[in-house]
Amino acid sequence: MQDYEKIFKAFLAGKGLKLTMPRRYILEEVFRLHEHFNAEDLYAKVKLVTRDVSLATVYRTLPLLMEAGLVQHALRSSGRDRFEHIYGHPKHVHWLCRNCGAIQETDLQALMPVIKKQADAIRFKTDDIELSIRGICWKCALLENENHIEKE
Amino acid sequence: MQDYEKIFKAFLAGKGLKLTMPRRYILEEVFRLHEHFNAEDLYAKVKLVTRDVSLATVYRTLPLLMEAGLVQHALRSSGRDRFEHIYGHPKHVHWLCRNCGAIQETDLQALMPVIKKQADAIRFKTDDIELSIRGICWKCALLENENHIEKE
DNA sequence: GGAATGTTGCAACTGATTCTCAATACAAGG
DNA sequence: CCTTGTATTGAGAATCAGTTGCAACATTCC
Repeated sequence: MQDYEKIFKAFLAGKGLKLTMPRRYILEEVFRLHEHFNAEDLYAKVKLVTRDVSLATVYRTLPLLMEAGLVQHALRSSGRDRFEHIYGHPKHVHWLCRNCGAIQETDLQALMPVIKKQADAIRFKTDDIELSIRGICWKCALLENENHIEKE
Repeated sequence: MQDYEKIFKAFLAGKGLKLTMPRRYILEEVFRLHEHFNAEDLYAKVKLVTRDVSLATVYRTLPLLMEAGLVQHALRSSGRDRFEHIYGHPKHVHWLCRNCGAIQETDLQALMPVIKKQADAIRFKTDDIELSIRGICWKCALLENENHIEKE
């Protein structure tokens, strides 16, 4: 059994809940996906493997996975909540280009000491960190510049 | 005229749009509010001052204010987009307690050097930074502990 | 004045997420 | 292998934040 299964199972057990087949299918798929996904993406993927999972169950399982620390919110996009698995991954910063929509990631570790310090200062018990930065990626910046020059 | 009015007016003019009365009421209220707010909050506040603004107009004006750099997204809460005005304010970190919902803020400045360095590394032109941290505030942590002790 | 263009309130709509509910599964204790 | 209590599920209905179409206005520029 994968580590993340053990963790999820233990987490559920702690709340008197069980690791059922639908939950297991969802969990597996979450860790097979290596990009951000929304509930519908995840549902579609799971559907390829089995019919024994409904969209409602996906929506019900996602919060459990987050509470278990296996999944975190990623940047919301086009009106949909997005997620990503985090177990075994260092947390990261998301850079969202508001022109082309591309998302890049960088490491959050470098920021952790300062964040830790602030958390201590206000005595906050951190679960989940989400650092999202919106702006323009270099490709789009380049294009914008070209167009600008053309116009003049 | 306030600085932010000038900015908004200039921004609108640049797009062939005008600073109309409804937009002006909304703008004023945004800068009178010193907490996070969602569209409905803002609408309710504006309603206290005038009847000449509809909720639809609030929803239509908010994206303009963001594009003008006067307002930014804050942490989404209970299914609603939240905002805050930012003109003249240093950006900050949001600490959201997932038990009591309280939001605290700390200064983002301390983190800027590292963020700036990463931005340079991927040649990203930053507009908007949103650092949201979910967890448990010290008050709730205290309560949780007490309950735990009682149970045992 | 009158055309052209931007703006607004209202109400209808959209679409993601949540909820309801009746049917199932499953464990524990006979 | 019944019985009972509790957790779980799929399907579809309900909800509700946010968006949009539209007819009526407002402004500006001939």
